[in-house]
Amino acid sequence: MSLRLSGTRLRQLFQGLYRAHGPQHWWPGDSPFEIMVGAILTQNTAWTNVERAIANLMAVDALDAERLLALPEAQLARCLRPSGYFNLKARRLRAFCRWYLERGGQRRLRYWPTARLRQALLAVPGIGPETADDILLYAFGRPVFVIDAYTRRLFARLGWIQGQEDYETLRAAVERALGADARLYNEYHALIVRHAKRLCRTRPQCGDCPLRGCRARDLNGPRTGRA
DNA sequence: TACCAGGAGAAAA
DNA sequence: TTTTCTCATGGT
Repeated sequence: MSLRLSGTRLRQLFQGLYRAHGPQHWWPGDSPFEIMVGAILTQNTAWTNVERAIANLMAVDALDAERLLALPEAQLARCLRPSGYFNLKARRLRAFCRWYLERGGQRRLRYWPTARLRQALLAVPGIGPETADDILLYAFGRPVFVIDAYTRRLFARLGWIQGQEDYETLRAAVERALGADARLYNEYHALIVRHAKRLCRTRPQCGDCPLRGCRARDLNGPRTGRA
């Protein structure tokens, strides 16, 4: 089945989500570095657990690349415990901080072209395509559309994709259909997550789902493909 | 008790 | 190349 991701369909969906949920003001975080940390910590983890881990980092004044890297790995892991996979995420965060500092942090990286920055992020151990795109979009303001599990399920339920397509195929198709628009991508991804987490959990029957044919209650069902 | 959450990477088939 | 397994806490 070919992809049915036209600009018209995608924009209609966005408008429906925006009418239902309003502006989301994403990403939750006070600085680009906090956004990057959150993007790594939220891998396969509920955001409420990530918030606890970030609060622990704040409590030891480690929400900064140099100070975070200065923490012993065992102490860092203890801070990250609420977010799950804490040993793994401690290693990933440290690897990311080393990469970030070696390249001059936000001060220098902000001038890197998007393609180069994306390729470099993907070379950091523990940063896959979704995490890299979260960072590019929300910490660097680059026009990169994030394909997460919710997005994949929603598009599959709408019959626009099968759900098994690889990440790059979907990202390229959405970006081609919508055109490069970081503000739109920012709000779009946030609205999809909001829709899946709030509407579908609090109203499992989804009787008033604003999206025609969405069957959004299924958004929290089994995964339809690799995220 | 069992399942799931804003993934990624290594190991096995 | 594709599929399966591992990492782990907290909420429902």
